[in-house]
Amino acid sequence: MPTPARTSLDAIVTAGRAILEAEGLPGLTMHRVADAVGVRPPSLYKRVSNRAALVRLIAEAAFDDLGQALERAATHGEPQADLHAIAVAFRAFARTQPQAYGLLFGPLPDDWRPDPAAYRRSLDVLLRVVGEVATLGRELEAARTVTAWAHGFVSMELAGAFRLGGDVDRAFAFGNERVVAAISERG
Amino acid sequence: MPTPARTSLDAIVTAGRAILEAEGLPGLTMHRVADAVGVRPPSLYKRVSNRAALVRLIAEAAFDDLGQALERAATHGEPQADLHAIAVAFRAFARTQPQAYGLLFGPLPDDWRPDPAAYRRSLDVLLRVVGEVATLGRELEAARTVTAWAHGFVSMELAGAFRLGGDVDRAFAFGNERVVAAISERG
DNA sequence: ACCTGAACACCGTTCAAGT
DNA sequence: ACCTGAACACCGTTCAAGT
Repeated sequence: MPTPARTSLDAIVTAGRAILEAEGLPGLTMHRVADAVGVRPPSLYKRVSNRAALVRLIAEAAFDDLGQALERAATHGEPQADLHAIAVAFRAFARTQPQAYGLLFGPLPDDWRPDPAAYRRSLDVLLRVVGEVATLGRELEAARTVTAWAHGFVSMELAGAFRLGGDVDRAFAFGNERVVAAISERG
Repeated sequence: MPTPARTSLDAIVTAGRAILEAEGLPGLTMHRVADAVGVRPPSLYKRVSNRAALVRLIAEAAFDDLGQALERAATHGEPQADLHAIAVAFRAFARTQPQAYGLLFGPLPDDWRPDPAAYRRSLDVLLRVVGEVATLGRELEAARTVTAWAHGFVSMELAGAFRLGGDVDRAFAFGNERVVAAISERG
């Protein structure tokens, strides 16, 4: 005799994201998630094969959010302006979901890492806009330079690496301007 | 009646670093470290207040290594050449100790983070060399731009974010050249 | 002074048994 | 078909008892 489902994959991932942001990765336990969705820990394994898979699903959901935020930022019609806005949106996203952001490019065991296709999708806008300004044949290198700078800046900021003085907002604006110019054909 | 010390803080940190690189952060357990230094887990707490403190000590030791590697790279006398070499050394370090590198600027709980003074020291060379080429008053912003790019590139590479095609070495060389030029007064 | 065994609270995960 | 309690192996950490 079937028992009615008492939760869903969606509810589990949503609860997991909330717990992750509130308590950090160590706080994201199967017990805690089970509690949040009103079920016993073993029941989670009906929807998710293990904790690594849950973390992966959460990261992939965050990648979707990021991709949408970047898309919304690229609406100026002018590539340089779009690139600046994309970088700003990237940083804003990281500040809204700092813990989830840490899963996107952070140092994780192999089987915790999100599907590569997820970040490819989320960074697609960037590759497209960079393609409009970069030297022919250098589009991929140029996109990787911008992404690396943006991720590096944001992750170091979140890690507290910029707490030794100076105006961090100014440093971001400086880097944004210089890096975008540097990868553009007509610097 | 005193018992002779059977291990030391140094042995613990050294063993911890080896275990970290071999098995990753989840494999760095107090039990595993105790085994490696020939002692029972509770004895570790005589030298180290908890696992977070051990991770911090390991990260700080890695920061020392990094600082030395960067110092050794900056011996050209010509700032632009030094900057390129520093970035190359930075990447080489991350590849030699990928797990420890992940602790330096990675997303960690607050009480796991290395002392800010540690990375300040390790990145001191960079600030000094950047100071020789950057626009007056923009030295800190310029240094943060280079560091952000280098860390971003290296961490994304380690995270497997650059596995979708293209020549990663070429992308690194491209970014290195463009970013160094971008923060220099006379681009 | 340092080391240990025993113990506690807490994990992730499996599985037989329930409905 | 989904849920649960019980169980297992494994953590970090504390502490009284040993030398």
